[in-house]
Amino acid sequence: MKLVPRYERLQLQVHRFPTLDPSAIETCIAMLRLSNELTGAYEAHFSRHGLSQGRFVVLVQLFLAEDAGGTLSPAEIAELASCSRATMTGLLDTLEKDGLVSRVDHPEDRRMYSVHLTERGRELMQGMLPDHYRRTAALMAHLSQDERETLRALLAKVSTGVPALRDP
Amino acid sequence: MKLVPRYERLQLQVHRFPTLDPSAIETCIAMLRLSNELTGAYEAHFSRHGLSQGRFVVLVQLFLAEDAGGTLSPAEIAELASCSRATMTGLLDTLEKDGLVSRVDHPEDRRMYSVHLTERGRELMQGMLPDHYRRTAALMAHLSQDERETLRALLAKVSTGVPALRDP
DNA sequence: GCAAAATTGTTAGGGGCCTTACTAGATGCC
DNA sequence: GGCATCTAGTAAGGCCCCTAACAATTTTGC
Repeated sequence: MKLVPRYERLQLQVHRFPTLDPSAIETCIAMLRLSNELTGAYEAHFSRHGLSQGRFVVLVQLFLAEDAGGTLSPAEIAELASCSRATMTGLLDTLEKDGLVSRVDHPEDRRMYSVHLTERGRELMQGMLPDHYRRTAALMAHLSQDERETLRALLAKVSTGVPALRDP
Repeated sequence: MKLVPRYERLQLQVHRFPTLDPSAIETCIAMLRLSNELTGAYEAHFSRHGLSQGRFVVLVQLFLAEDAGGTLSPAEIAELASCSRATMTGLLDTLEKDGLVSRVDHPEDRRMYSVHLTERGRELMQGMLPDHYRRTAALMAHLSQDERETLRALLAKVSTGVPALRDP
């Protein structure tokens, strides 16, 4: 979603459309724009390791689950990654083909299996996570702890307006 | 990009990865999550009018240009919409097929043409924009003018960190 | 003038993610 | 036990956007 209109010209329409709230649009566009920049930057970073956003989230969730001594089913990963089970099948297919994860049959329920990091997948995560975390820290380096909290609070406030944007 | 990891489990890794900055990640995830909500809500809204984000941006830019008494080439729309010229070709193909825009040959330069709203396209915009603007106003209704300004300032501050996220 | 360079829009092919519809297996209700 | 129902994962197809290579045309530089 890179398609965000420029703001300048909107001023032309203020008199024609009484429902137009310039500061609302300006703020909304600022969020969408930043989110595009962010997504693009993360994508560039991930692609240097042969990953996409989706592939990374799968691997990092497996890495975290492993740390916690557990294992995950496709449906659980899909839930953790906020995507559909069908999308997860596709992600796991290519991750397995690339030798980063393996599918292990469930001993009792033959519909299910669990997903495991391979040694290669584990090494990829261990190798890239320090850099990944460092980059995210750098992204926020210009904001104090107070500013980060304020930002989160304001984002949460915007979030309460989303139903009004979506609903009727 | 709906794939954003849950935050809780990250706490497990703080001791293993010295570069991990929990409040940076938490704030970043909050932004990406909200942006997903926002994008999804806008998509739902647009699809009720037979549009997507991209299709809408094209039409609204043409509508604005018309208001300003001008006309746009595909390359100019692509620039305004922040997408590639190739993507614009595809968007214009389907918009033309749906009778919402028309292509008009450039009188002097035979490589180029300009894009115009059809009557039907213009009516679609006039019909949906009041609702569209009203929804965006509703999204931000819970934030005061001061809060909106603060939010934009903080987003701008985050934006200065993006190169550090992307670069080397 | 005229070949080289630059520019416009298009085509071809691919990646990522989605939704819908399906298959195989487990579970529950009589 | 047997049939309806639910669930897990998959397959197929679509949308949106990208890059790279291309044809047609204009501009530039000798």
